[in-house]
Amino acid sequence: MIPRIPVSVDLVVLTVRGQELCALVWRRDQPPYEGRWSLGGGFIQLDEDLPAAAARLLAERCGLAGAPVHLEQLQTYGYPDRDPRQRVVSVAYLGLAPDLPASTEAHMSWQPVSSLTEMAFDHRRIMLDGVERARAKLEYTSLGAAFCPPEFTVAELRRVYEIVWGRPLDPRNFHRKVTKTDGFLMATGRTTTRDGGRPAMLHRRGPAVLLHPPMLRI
Amino acid sequence: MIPRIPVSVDLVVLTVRGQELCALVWRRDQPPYEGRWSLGGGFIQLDEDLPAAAARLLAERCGLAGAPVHLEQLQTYGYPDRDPRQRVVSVAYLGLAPDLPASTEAHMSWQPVSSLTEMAFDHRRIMLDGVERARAKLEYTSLGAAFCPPEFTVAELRRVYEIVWGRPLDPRNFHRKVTKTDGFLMATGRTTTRDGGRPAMLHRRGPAVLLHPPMLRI
DNA sequence: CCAATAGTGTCTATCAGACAGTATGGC
DNA sequence: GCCATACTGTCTGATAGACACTATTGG
Repeated sequence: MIPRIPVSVDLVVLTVRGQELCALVWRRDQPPYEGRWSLGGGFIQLDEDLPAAAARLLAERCGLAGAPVHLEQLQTYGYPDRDPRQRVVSVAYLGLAPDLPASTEAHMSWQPVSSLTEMAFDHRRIMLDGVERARAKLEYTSLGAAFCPPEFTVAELRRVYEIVWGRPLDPRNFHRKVTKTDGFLMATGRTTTRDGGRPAMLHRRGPAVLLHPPMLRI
Repeated sequence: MIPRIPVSVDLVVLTVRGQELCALVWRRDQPPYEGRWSLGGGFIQLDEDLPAAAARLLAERCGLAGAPVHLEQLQTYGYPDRDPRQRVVSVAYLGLAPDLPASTEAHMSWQPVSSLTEMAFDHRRIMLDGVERARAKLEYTSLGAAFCPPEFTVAELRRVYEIVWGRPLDPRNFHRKVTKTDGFLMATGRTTTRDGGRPAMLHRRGPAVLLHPPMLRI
């Protein structure tokens, strides 16, 4: 007899807000783990693909319908007692989002990753796996721009890297790397003074996905 | 109502045999896809962790009990009609094995990856994802040694890289890279002449897992 | 001695890291 | 003019790629 198991999708949605890497989390109002933060998620439907379920839950549960969120599968978690009520296999998805307007949902909020030391279920482990994936992907892809608004400056992109990696980067070397990597950035021709000082050139994400050679954290 | 779905584990077990990268596959003897090659796998039990299921199926279905196979989770595949009989969510695991003695199972064999153009279900896609993961991991980890016997020479390790990446590598530069990367190789002090010519030093896998900086394919 | 393979050394181009100076806006 | 930030250029050390020679076995 083939065991049938509820399959859920859990979402690790990250963004850079202020000077912190933040995750989108829910405050649980029921046992188990009442009062703790949890990841957004839900069960997949019988006729639903996994990426479709992730996109649906991002819209329904996280209120991010239509938002420009990069979504990719993270990992699947399935040890038997991870949910005390019943066995659940969870396919975690990682979402990288620009700094979106705060949600209206009362139980939902962006919390700094560093403050999420106690979470429901194994969600802290899942979240940390997502953070590590994001940190690694910034090394060899142009995915850092997923944390930026549609048009952004090189300095804004650099601050994303600095916050995700937790260490300062040399502005000159960073500028050289991202502007000389073909297809990373597309100049719009416009400038902005929103950060003060000399106007900075605005860029969009270029077509490049992979960085050769990579930009290493250390 | 929460849908319950059968969850399976599919195994992409790779090895380097002769001059080819090979995968461990089964010839299906029943519809659907009768006569086609498929990956080994099976359904997870209700009280079983995912890595435990992968290890059990590697032993039961692939006859590799106790074999020194590196196992890691690959990805989860779940679109609704991937199995025409019923919906199944499959957690794929990637296994990297040294060149083991051929199995006694009639329906099971090592087949060159390049020859597996038609497979059952979406197994070709899963296998190709595993191959790409293996190729990428050789760049920034010391995992190439998982394809080698417990004691191996630098030239044997280089041939693994050449076959997995499908391109020749400069023996001198490769030798410099792997011997100067701290913790990649541990000299045993013994030598072998199994490849002919001057005796080659035998090494074991060292404690290093990550390569900094990585060894790039191009 | 010869064949076959192992191991080592050098040169060079490229790139990352460290670092200082100029440019351009708002006030 | 002053301040804040953007942008550019140089030097240097590390590393990968290209390449030729010596070393050690079996036959």
